[in-house]
Amino acid sequence: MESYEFVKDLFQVLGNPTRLKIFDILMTGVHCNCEIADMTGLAINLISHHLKVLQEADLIQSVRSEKDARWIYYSVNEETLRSIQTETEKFFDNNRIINREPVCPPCNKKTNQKE
Amino acid sequence: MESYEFVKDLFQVLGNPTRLKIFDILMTGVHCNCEIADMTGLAINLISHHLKVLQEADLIQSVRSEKDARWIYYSVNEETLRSIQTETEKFFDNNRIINREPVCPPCNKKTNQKE
DNA sequence: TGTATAATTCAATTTGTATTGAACTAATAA
DNA sequence: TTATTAGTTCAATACAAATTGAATTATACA
Repeated sequence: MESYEFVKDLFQVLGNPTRLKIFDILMTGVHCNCEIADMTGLAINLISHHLKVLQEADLIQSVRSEKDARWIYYSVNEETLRSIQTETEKFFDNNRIINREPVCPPCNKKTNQKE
Repeated sequence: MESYEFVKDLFQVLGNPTRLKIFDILMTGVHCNCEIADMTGLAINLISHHLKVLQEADLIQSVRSEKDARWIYYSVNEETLRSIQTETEKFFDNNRIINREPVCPPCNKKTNQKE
């Protein structure tokens, strides 16, 4: 099950509440650095740091504003969003759960002796 | 958006690769502590610790074996699994993304001056 | 009873990473 | 050409949580 690798990277990045909050804000549409600062009360350099981590994980993207190139607009990567949907669905699919009896190497000997 | 809270707790627990690996094993069916140890090569007490965290988050459950009550069987909580499916779907729903222009409090003044 | 096994709990240590503060870069505007 | 604003980068610190090892609990078996 290779969806484990995808989900592992995803959860590691979004497992941080601050980063998830920022991503949650971007899920509602394009925002700039200072908007996020205003909404969260976080230090601007801390936001920069987390945005970088999100961007390196391909979860978001950035463009400089046409109005004023000092401003940078951030938005979620919709292609990645589709992958998230399909991969998490695969990973948490309840059809993966099969009916079985635990057979651990050491315990197994004991069990067999019993029979 | 209250799915944020659900997803936050979920990702915080499964954001740890070791814990996610254990959960991934349980997604394939019931396993006992020593089976997980055999499959992962992790210390038995470390597995115990992570299983406890997973259980406290209602992600898994445990029962003592009827064959030998020293053995404890672990399995994923299928009710929680359904919640995970619906809440993550909500959270990552691309319909949440609305078309907007960033309007940060400080930048906004500048923008208005320009017009 | 006393010993072996399965698993947990506790305390100590290590490690990874979030956060903070200061310095730096890029673009605009007086 | 200097000052201002927006944002990033870097180094240092703080903190939370993972890991390790030793002690403890619970059950089984001889």
